[in-house]
Order: sequence, then structure tokens, then C-alpha cells
Amino acid sequence: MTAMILAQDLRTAEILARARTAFAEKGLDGASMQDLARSAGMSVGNFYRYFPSKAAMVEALITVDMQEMERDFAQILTSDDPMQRLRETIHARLMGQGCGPDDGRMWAEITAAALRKPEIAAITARMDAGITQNLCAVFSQATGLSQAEAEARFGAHARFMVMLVVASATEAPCPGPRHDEMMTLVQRTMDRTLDEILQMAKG
Amino acid sequence: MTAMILAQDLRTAEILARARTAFAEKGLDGASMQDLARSAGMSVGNFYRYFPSKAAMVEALITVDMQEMERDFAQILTSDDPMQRLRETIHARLMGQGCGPDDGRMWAEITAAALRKPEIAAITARMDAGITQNLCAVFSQATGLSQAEAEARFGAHARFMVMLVVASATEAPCPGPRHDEMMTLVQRTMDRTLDEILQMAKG
DNA sequence: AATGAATGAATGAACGTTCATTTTTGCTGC
DNA sequence: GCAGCAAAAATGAACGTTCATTCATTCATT
Repeated sequence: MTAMILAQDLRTAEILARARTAFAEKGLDGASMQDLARSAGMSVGNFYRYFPSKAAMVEALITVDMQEMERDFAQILTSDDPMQRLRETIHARLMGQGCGPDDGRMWAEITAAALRKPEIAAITARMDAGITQNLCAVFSQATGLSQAEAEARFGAHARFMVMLVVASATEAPCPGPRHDEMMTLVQRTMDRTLDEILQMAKG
Repeated sequence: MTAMILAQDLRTAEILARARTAFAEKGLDGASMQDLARSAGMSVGNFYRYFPSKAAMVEALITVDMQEMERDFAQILTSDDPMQRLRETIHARLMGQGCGPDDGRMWAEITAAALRKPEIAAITARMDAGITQNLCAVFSQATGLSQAEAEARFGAHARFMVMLVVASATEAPCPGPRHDEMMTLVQRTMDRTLDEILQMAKG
């Protein structure tokens, strides 16, 4: 019984992964339910047994990303040196590891949709708040400041870092080594921001 | 006769401006030709006398932005202190001046579309190349290096700065003073990047 | 009368969603 | 093993809209 429920979840996750690709290829509005169903390898009718509407799919996709993010931060916060672990995680992200090739396209779509659909803006706002909270938890642990104080003083830094990660992921690929050079600049900006947080706490 | 042609151009520009708002509100795929025509205050049929297709509209909108950018750089490059003028122009942009409220939404749409439609990617690539070239022209003038040398050494810096401007414009507005604080961080990163360029040229 | 500007109904395709229907599955008594 | 059967899974045609685009027609100006 429980095994069946687990299998259901796996199936749903599989469907979401395929839908992500379809959305990345055709856009949130551009991908039709027939496209999504075909991507998942099933008929339209059956598709609606898993997700009641197209909007629900998008919500579920963002939720999955939010859960992944929470998992990443759980690992960071329970590690020996959270600040260092954070640096490494960000570095991996910027180098394109830890997120599929569709994630950049998908987040470009979500960024655009969030600017015109309040329902999606609400979801991304929750996600942003979650990331900021987690980042500030790391800062809090590294500086000895309380969570509230860390959020007050470094909230803007957190948002800035999130913006950089998203912007890097949604960058159009450009030929030549220029893209790698630019990622180095992003990485350096990240490191400087983190350094500044540590220094602000000392001073 | 030429007056009529000029009036035509003005009309076309007016239509484009209205279409920009419609696209910003409903998305590139979400806005229908009926929506765009109604925004422009005319019938669908007449609308097609100005733009042969929806795709042509999008192309024209990006082209307008590219021309505006070229105008901005023309002013910068012919000013007394281009580097300082560049700093000021960027600062104004980050503070939301010099670009309408629809521009952020519109560019979020274009960023997403460029990642999945090669035709749009081609246009944005040309625009990116143009901005990079212009930025490096400023750097070239400020450092005494040749244009080619400036592009080779600071091309990545230029792309990085473009990324920051676009990312700032497409950021979701967030309540409280945190947004302004973050813009300050962006501004500081910009200034540091420009400082570094000057220093790299000296060293 | 003649020309360009403007209209909006018409077209066929594609959209999200529904649902009557069929197929597959898991389980019963034998 | 297997026939029988109810529940679950899966199908795809159908529905009402809306889409981008076209075009026969009307309006305005000269």
C-alpha cells in the first residue's frame, strides 16, 4: 500500500521532470497540455489525474525547486563550517553543477511570469524569503549574531547573492572563453560579499 | 510628403510604445494580436498594415531598445569624461530612471524567449555585442588601450556589468527598504568593476 | 473618381479542459 | 492454475474558446 503511494510520488516526480524540459523548450505559455502530456509519455486525459491544471503544474515545479533548496541549506547548516560550505555550494551552482540545463530556461520563464502574474509572484516571494532566511541563518551562525539581527543587517546582501545566482543561470550562453571569465567575476563578487559580512560583524 | 513619412514613423513609435505595455502585462506569448491592436487603439486588420506579424513586433521592440542604447553611448563617448559619465548613466539606470516601468517586465520576457527561440537569441546577441563594444570603447578611451585590446581584456567585465543592469531591472519589487539597500550593493559592485579596469590598465 | 486608411467578420488551427469509454491491474473463490 | 469482477489507470474524441492571420468592405481625403 505504502509502496504504491511511494511509486505514485516517484511517477509524479518523473512527470514533473519531463514537464520541466517541455516548459523550458516552449515557455510557460507556449507549452500546451498536449505537449506536456506527450513529454510525460501519456494521454492528455490521464495527465489530468496527476495535476488538476496547468497552473498547478507550474506551482508544483517551483515547489520542487524550493524543496531542493531547503535540502541544500540543511546540508550547509549542519556541516562543520557552514560559511565555507556555502561558498562551495555557490561555486558549484555558478559552474552549472547542481542544476540541470533546463533550470536556467525555466527560471527565466518564472522570473518573467512573476512580474505579471500575482499568483506566481506570491510563490517566488515565498521562495525568496526562504532563501534569504536560510542565508541569514548561515550568516548568523558565522557571526554570532541573532537570526533577526543577521536578517536586518545582511538581508540585502542575501538578496543580492540570490540575484547573482539567478542572473548567472539565466544568462544566454556566449561563445568563447568570455562566459567563464565572467563567471569568475561573479564568483569573486560573491566571495567579497561574504567577506564583507564577516567584517561588518567584527567592526 | 516627408512630413507624412515622419508622421508615419511617429505613429509606428507610438504603436510600439503601447505594444510594449501590452506585452509587459500579458507576456510575449500571452498578449494576443487583438490585445496589441486594442492597446494601439485600432482594429486588428489595420494593425497588420504596420507590422506584418507578431514576431516582427518583437523584433522591432528590441531594435528600438538597441537604438536607445546606441544614443546613450553616443552621448557618453562624446562627453568630457566618458568614464564618469558612464558611471552616472548606470547609476540613473539602476535607480529606475531612463527606463519605463514596462522595460523590466519586457526584458524578463525577452531574456526567457532568447533562451528558447534562436531568432530572438540572434537579436539579443547582436545587442549584447553592441553594448560590449560600446562599453569597451569607453574603457579604451579611459585607459589609452586600443579598442581590440580593451575588448580582449575587459570584455568579460563589460558582460558582467550588462548582466547586473538587466538583473536589477528584472528583479521583483520587494517591500521595505531592502530593495534600495540591494541596489546600493549593485552600484558598489559596478563602481568596483570600473575601478578594477582602470587599475588593470595601469598595472 | 481614385487612393490610402481603417474596419471587423471569417477562417482554420490550437488551446485547456472534460468525460464517456476502454484497458490494465489486483484480488476473490475455486 | 484460472474465470470473474470491481477498482484504478489510461485513452482520445469532443467542447467551447481563443489564437494569428486574411480579406471583402467601408470611410476619408484629395
